[in-house]
Amino acid sequence: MSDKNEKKTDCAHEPIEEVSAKMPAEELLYDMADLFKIFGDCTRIKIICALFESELCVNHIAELLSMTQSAISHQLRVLKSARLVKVRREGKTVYYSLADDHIKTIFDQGLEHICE
Amino acid sequence: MSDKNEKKTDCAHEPIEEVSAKMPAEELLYDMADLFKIFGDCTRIKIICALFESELCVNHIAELLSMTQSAISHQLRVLKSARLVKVRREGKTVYYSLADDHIKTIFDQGLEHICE
DNA sequence: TAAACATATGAACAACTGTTCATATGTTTA
DNA sequence: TAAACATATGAACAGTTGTTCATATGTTTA
Repeated sequence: MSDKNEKKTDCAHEPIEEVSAKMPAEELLYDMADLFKIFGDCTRIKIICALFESELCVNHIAELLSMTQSAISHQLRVLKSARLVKVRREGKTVYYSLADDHIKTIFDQGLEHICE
Repeated sequence: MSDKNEKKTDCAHEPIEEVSAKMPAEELLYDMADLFKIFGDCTRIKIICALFESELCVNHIAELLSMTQSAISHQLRVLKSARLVKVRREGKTVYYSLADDHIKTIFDQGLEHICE
């Protein structure tokens, strides 16, 4: 018999064509990776974690994490461009807070996975 | 008055000492970042996503993602060392599958956040 | 045992990332 | 308006990361 869809290796699992058909769109998976990439840095995780408690201004986040104002500002920009934080200006100071509740859920899920 | 705990900037938010007290341990946050770092790569996300459907062998994952066997093997090692996948050998072929259900939950939360 | 097959791995390299430093922008106060 | 304060930003640099290439390890079959 000449099966054109024959696999190189003979594995006992579901045909890869079927798996392939069930995969989300390539672009969506890219966006997923990009989202998790944001959470994949300790400084940003700390910032997010701090913002769970309270809206904060840049200087205080820097003070809290014992880091440079510049470093924090750069990271806040990353978080902002990913729509994870929102900004509110009041005179000289700029207040940052979390954009929505999904962030907390994702954080908590990660936490649960770690603590097992 | 000489308030030793005075803040450099006078913001209207919760004192940073209180925020600081509520933060999880430094090490835990590092582990969190490390976990999300794994999800923060498109190749690994795709592998994880494929394994949602079925246990798979290395060659087929490579075929599915149109990538080198070597590249996939390297990434599987990363996933394995983070205990996200488990291994089962059967003769020549090695089958990979997801280690637990938390992975699916984290993935789905990310998906939800994206689709909004 | 030799050949074929399936996977793993080390070295190398390019691309990406996070911090620092210097400085710019924007706001308030004296 | 000048000075002080709060934040943002560009360039540079070191450290990290993902892929490739060549090759090694491990398993089965002829």
